[in-house]
Order: sequence, then structure tokens, then C-alpha cells
Amino acid sequence: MKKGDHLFLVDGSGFIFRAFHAIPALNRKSDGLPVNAVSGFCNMLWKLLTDARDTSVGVTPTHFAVIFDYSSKTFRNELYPEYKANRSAPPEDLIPQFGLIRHATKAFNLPCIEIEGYEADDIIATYARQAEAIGADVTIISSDKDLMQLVTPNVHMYDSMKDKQISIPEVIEKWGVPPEKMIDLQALTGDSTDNVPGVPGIGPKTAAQLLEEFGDLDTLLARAGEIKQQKRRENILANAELVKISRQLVTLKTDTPVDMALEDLMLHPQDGPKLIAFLKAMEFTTLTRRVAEATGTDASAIEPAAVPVEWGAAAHGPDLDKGEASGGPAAPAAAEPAKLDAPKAATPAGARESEAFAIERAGLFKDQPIDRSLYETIRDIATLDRWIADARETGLVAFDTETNSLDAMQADLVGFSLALSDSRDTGRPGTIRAAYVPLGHRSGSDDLFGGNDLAPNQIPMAEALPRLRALLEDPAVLKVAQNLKYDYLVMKRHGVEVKSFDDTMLISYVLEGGIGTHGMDPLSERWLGHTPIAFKDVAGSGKSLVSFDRVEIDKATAYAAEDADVTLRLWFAMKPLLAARGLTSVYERLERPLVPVLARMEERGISVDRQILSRLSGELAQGAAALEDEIYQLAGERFNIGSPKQLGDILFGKMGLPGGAKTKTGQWSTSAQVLEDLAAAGLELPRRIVDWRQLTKLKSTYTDALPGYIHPETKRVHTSYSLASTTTGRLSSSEPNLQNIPVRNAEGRKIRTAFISTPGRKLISADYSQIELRVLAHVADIPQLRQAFADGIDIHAMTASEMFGVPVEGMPSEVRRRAKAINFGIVYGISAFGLANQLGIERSEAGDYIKRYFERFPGIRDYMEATKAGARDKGYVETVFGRRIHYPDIRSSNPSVRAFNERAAINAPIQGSAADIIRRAMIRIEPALVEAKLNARMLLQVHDELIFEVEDAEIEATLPVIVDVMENAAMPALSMRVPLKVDARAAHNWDEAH
DNA sequence: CCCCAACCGTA
DNA sequence: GTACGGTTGGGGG
Repeated sequence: MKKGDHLFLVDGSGFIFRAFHAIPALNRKSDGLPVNAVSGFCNMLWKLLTDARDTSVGVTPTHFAVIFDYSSKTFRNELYPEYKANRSAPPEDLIPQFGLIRHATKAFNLPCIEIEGYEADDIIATYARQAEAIGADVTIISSDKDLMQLVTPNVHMYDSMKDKQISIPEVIEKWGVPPEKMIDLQALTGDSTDNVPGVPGIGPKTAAQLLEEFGDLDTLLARAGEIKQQKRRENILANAELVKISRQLVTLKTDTPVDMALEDLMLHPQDGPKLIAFLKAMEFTTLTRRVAEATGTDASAIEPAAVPVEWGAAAHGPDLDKGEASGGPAAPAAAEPAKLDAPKAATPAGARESEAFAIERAGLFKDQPIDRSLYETIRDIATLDRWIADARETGLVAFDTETNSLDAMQADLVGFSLALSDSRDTGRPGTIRAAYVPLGHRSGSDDLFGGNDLAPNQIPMAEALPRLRALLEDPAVLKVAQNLKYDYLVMKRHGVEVKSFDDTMLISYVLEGGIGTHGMDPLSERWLGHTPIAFKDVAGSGKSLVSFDRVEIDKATAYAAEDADVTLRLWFAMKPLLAARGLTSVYERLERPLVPVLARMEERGISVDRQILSRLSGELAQGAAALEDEIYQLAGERFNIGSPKQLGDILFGKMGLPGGAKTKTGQWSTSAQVLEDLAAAGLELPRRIVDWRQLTKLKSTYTDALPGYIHPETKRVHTSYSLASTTTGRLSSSEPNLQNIPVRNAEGRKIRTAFISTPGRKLISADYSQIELRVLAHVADIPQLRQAFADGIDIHAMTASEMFGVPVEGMPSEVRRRAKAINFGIVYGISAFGLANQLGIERSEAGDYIKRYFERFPGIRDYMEATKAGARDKGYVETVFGRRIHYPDIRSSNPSVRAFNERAAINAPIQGSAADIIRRAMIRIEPALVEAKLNARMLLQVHDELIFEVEDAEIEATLPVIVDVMENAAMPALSMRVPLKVDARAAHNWDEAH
């Protein structure tokens, strides 16, 4: 540093408190995290860094530092134990912001300085004097009177909130004394907030007058007897010693042992991406935009940083991948298994506060009932532009598409709706406005003679789409949707890629997994007590169903705008609860990022060979027909074999076979199990029925149905994944379900040969080996299981060996089969009844097995008991990543209902943790492939398996990338006690790849 | 036309 | 014993 340089010193700690009280507390992140002080801080820093010359500071800094108090205990407490003793704890909403402001400082590439045992003011004083000595100028960003003693011709202060420079004249004007006498003045007056004693009856005015008269404090104390006013004289004489202590307390140290030299405070250029990542994480949309513009950074390409939030004493939910996104060191410490039997941790104060806030915000619109008559239909570009400008101004918009099909791969855009509220930026409950923009509605009926014309007064699609794209692709505007994956796909097919979004369905899924469903209508009922217009009341149903482009525009407006309105209200109600319950990481790491990943998988689809299916269908038809003839012969009459009722009547009524089980409704059961038992007794007919069922099942469900799902344009099959329809966190697949394609026997596996790669490519199938048992070994921490997985030995054989004392070498297959059934049973929340069923043995024998198993693996029993107890206690269980799965019926008085819930509660953390792991792998795999410059495309997920389509030339390079990402998917959030193992191979069809 | 039960394919 | 979705038959409206 040299003469002429200009050092800015920001009083960070002082700023936090001032900004916190100056900016409305409703200024929060969308998940409820209070960020008002952080917001003010960032805006102030940005202003000073870019614009200081245009403020009343009038100069641009060359050096810059932000200074913080380290802790409340400093050397002053040794001097005077009562110093700052009357400080109360900071407000709960402020606590998490202390850490965030330090993160902000670092994001701005600024030194963040704090020293144990010293106050920020001492550090500031030290640097100010050092710089001044060199001949540099100093501006202290603070308006705290405690710092005014530092002001000189070269050292100034700046009140950033009032944009006011504080120099010598300003100090004199305010306090009546020049800066160098501020110490004496403060010593005389004391400071009630810091608990610094002063002289009773002496305030700033009197103190200034006395100092004017006597020159300085020492002279005043020496000649106090000359003071004319009796009371004042007595008070000063009585408190002379205390005043000397006060003077020491208020005198700032200018020799604080600072680590960083002045040179180190030199201002560096902003790191645009780093800063933007932080600002996005804080959801400061306006500042993000400004920084992006100023640094020439493409903000849309930057992911929000993972900023750890500390609520104070108690942990605040699992902090997934702390440091991962910020590029810091990984934290591979093994997470403890859920200690469900431990005393419950006290709810963090911050969490309580946030929950209260969430409830308050949920009720924000209570006095603003949903009124469909207020919805607007936007029919001209000027109005649309105004709405989009408003959305960009508030940074928040609910969005919903209306299309002519429920299938996102076929749907054409018919219109879209928007809902806005200005609540976020004003900190007050705003008015919700919602509108529908019809684009492709048609007039009249779609008969053969016309009626296909566009209805009048609609904005042309070609003019609306670019405007919509500007909004949806703007990373500074948070788009809120319900089941966004659908809208994301529709818009992607229209050339628009949504960036920055929230999905109310996924928020609900994270908050209330296991409680109800997460569709918009049930959510509206539960959270808003409002019943939205039913789709069928707008578009009809069944035979009278019309596509949405035939719906009259006024009706469409009421329906569509309401959807956006409700979605926005749901978001306001639910989003804050994520943070309040410590579930933000689950949502942001396991749910939200999967939306574009799944959308791309669905869009890609998989190639299915029509010819193979057609040939198989013929073979199956022939086989079934032959069996039908034999069945009618054996039964002595023709009947509908596919009707379990008719079949039961024939078998157990007419033919008088020994009936096995009965169904819930009292009918004879004709399940495969019952028929197999009869077949085992040598009966022909049941055998034929079982075979016939298999063939007709394959035919109707697969070979006949799949061709109907081949997309007319892509010629591929595009399944749809549901992110929020299982309780455990698994995905589900439908239309068609590609997660239940046969594999277990040769006949069924033929179906898989129809799933093929395009020429020049192959399919890679990569599946986790025994992932659920590995998760079990991890969470229950079972030494033998951990050892077996570490050594890579056959887990079922090991179990059998432990239980029955049989050596693994030369083990009879039946022994291993039983152990395998027990291992599976454990994962499913074993019961003697179920195991007996599975193995075809007596309940008592199954019970003995279980008993023996628990003797050998007592940790498993402990885990199961602890899981049940925890579920009973809290109403939910958790996966290793903190996903909650609720079991509201686990306390049912009905023993079978209760037992069922207990088994499900035992299974859920295991199945759910495995599901979370593959979710993480799926989120990471695409960036990893891009990084490796590979073109593999992920197509399908089948719970523990991922299917890719890969160019022939890249297969060898791709396999290890996929395996690596999958095997390490739990890291670094969780370092498992057992390794994950993935098998992967490539082939031209799914059967051979698997 | 809608819904449920039974059955069966997958992990 | 856990978690799903699809097909069929069949009852009720």
C-alpha cells in the first residue's frame, strides 16, 4: 500500500444488526430462511465496489476488508467484567445470517477478518492507523459513534444507509467535540447498550461543554472541584475511577495483532461465477442480474452455491454435500445411522421460528379468497409484455401450460397461465393476479368441414413463444409449477428450456411423503381448503371429452388461471417449511435437479423393434390357443379362463378340487400359488391354467401393448416417470411401465430382446449389486455383513453359513435359497407368516429361522426395533440422506394395520436410501459424461439399474465413467461402511446387456 | 363410464 | 414380509 491508496474498512458486525432492523424480516429466501441483513449487506458491498465514486464517499477503493467481531468475550471483559453483560441474545432470525454474511464476503472476493479476543472496532482502528501512517486514505463503512474517535483528515466514515460521509465537521456537529475528544466524551457519558459506566447526569451535551471548558478528561478530573454545579461536581468526583476505566473500555486498540498485512487487503477483481453462485443461492434476483451484466457472466449457466446454514446450537437437518458445490474439501465423515432410540434432539430455536413464519405466510392470502372472476385473459402482446415485465420485476411467477394431450411427448401448447404476487419484494402480503394466455384455441367443432380455424383474438404462437422463452429461461425469475416435468417437456419440445424453478408437487413430496397424494387438487384441499375446477368440468370426460383447444376461452381462463393461482399459493404455504424442517437439502439435492434429467430421458425414449414383438405376439397367441383347447377338454366345458370367478367355480365348485386359500371377498383364490400347489399334486388342469396365464399376460401387457406406445414421429417408446408417487422415494414408470419388463424366465426375457439400440450404438445396462442389503449392512452396522461385502463374498451363502453352520464351499443350493429368502424378508420387515409362505414351510419353522437369524445378527433386530420405535414416536422414518417417510397409521389400534405399517417403516429407510443413491447417480451422470467428452445418453431407470445408449466407439470409455459415478453416488454426503458395487455391460439389446 | 378386485410383471 | 403399474373381469351407476 502506498500514499494515495484508499482503504475501505467495513464494520461487518455493526452492519448486520443495523441492516437486520432496517430491512423487513419478511425479506426471506423462498424456503423461509431469513436473509434481510444478508441482502442489505450484499447490495451495500456491490454499491461500494462498483459505484463508490458516485456516492458521497466520492472515491474508489484500492484496498478493502470486511471486519467482524469474533465472539462476545474480549480483553475488555478482563478490564471490566460487566462490559456488554446486558446484551441479550440476538434475534433468532438473525442467527443464521451471521454465517451467511461471512460467506457473502468471501463470495465478493474480499478479506473476511476477525480475531479472537478483539472487537471488530479494534481491528478497524489498527488498520486505519497503519494505513494512515503510510499516507493512504481510509473510509470506515459504519455510522457507529464508537469508531468516530478514529476520524482524522485522512480517515473518514461513511454511513451507507444514509449515503452520508462522516468527517471531522460531521463529528463536531453531532457530538460537539472533535474526533480526538470522542474517547473522553464517551468515558463521561458511558454507554448503556455496551454497559459502559459513565457519570450519572452527564450526557453528550454536558460532556461536550465540560470538555470545551477544561480541554480534556484528565484536566477535567484534576480540576473537577472547580465545577460550579454542585450535583455535577459531586458525581464526577465520586465516579472518577470508574470514568478512567470507561475511558479504557472505549479506547480502541491500534495495535491489534492482525494476521493480514495491508498489502493483503488489495482489492481483486470480482469472480463473477463465484459471486453469482452465492447470490443465486440467496435468491437475490436483481443483484444477480446486475452482477451478471457487470462481469459479463452468463448467470443462467451457474448453479446456486451450496451454502451451509447454521441455525445456532442444534444441527438443522442433514447438510448434504456440505462444501461439495463450493469446491471446498469433501467431508467424508461417516454419517451416523439414524439413532432412533436416542432422546430426541430439542427443536432448534431457528427451526421453531421458521415454522411459525411458514404458518404465518401460509395464511398470507386468507383474506384474499380465490376469485375466478378476477382472472384476466391476455389477448394482445402489449398486455403480455406487461405481465412478463412484472414477473421479472418481482422475480417470482407461477406458470402452467395448457395442451391438447396428457402425454407430454405428444402435447401441443394451447395456452399458458401466469400468477404473480409482489409479496416477496415488498415484505407485505401482496395481491395475487392470475391470467390465461390462449394461443391455440380453435373455433367450432372439429367435424370434417372446417372448424379447425384458430379462434379470434389470440396472440400468434410465433410472437408469444419468444416472449415466454425470455421469461422461462431467465435465471433471475423463479418459476413455480405443479408437476413441472410435464411443462418442462412440453416447453422443451417448443424450443424453450425452463431455468430456475420450484415444483410444488415435489415440495409436498418432501414435506409429506407418505401422507396423501401430491396432485394439485388434493394439495389445494389440504393447504388452502379450496376445491379447484375439475378438469372434466371444463373438457368433459369419456366420450364427451374434448381436447383443451376446443374449450371455450372464458372457461379455459377460469380453469387455467386458477391452476397458476393455486400453485403460487401452495408455494407460499409450503416452501418455507422445507427450511423449517431441515428438508431443504433433500428437496434441492434429490428432487428438484432430477426434473430436467428425467425430462431428457423421457424425451429420448428407447427404440423398440415392432417386428420382434409382432412375431412374439403370434407365438404367444398360438401357445395360448393350444392351451385353451386342452383346458376346455380337461374342464369339460368352455368358459372365460381369464375370469378368476368362473375359473374358481369350475375348479373348486364343479370339479370339487380341494380349495386352497380364499380372497378378501370370500371368493376362491386362483392365484398362481394355489394353482402351483394343485399342479404339484399331479393335476393337469391347474398346470395348463398357470401356463395360459403366463402367455396371455405376456401378450396383453407387453407384446400387444408396447407397439401402441411407439411415438409416431420419433419411432421410439417414451415412458413417463413419476417423481412423487411412491412413499419411499423410488420413481415409478407408466405409459408404458418400463420398470416391469419380464426378466425372470426365458419366455418373458424374449420381450427384452425387442428393446434395441439404433445402428452404430449399443445399450449399456449398469445395475447395483445387492444395494438394499448393502444399505442395511450400513445403517444397522452389522460386522459380518460389512465384512462379507468388503471381501466381495456371496452374501446369501455367508448368511446361510452363519445361521446353519454349513461351510460356504459345497453348500447345498436349498440351504442358500432359504438364507436368501430370509435376507429379502429382513429387508421387507420380516414376519414368520410371510417367510413361511415364501419358503413353503410351517410358520413355526419360519419363526425358528428368524429367531436364529436374530441370534447371529442381533444388530439387525436392534435396528428393526429402533426403527419401529422411532416411527411410532415421530410418525416418520428417514433415509440416510434425510428423506422423511411418514406412517400416520403406525399407531393404529388395529393390530394388522399396525403390523403392516411397522413392516413398511422398516423397509422404507432401506428401499428409500437405495432410491436416493441412484437419484444422486442420475443427477451426476450427465455432467460426468460431458466432462469425459462422451455422448452416452441415459434412457431408463429400473430402481437399481440405469440403461444408456452409447456409440459403439465410446463403449469402452463410457463403462468406467458410469460405474464410477454410480459406485460413488453416496459420497461425499455419506461415506458408507460398505462399498457399492455396480455391474455394467453393453449389447445390442436389453436382454443381452442385462 | 367408473371403480374395484384379482392377478402378475418388475426391483 | 416391501415398493410399484397394467390388464382383465365384473359390479354398479
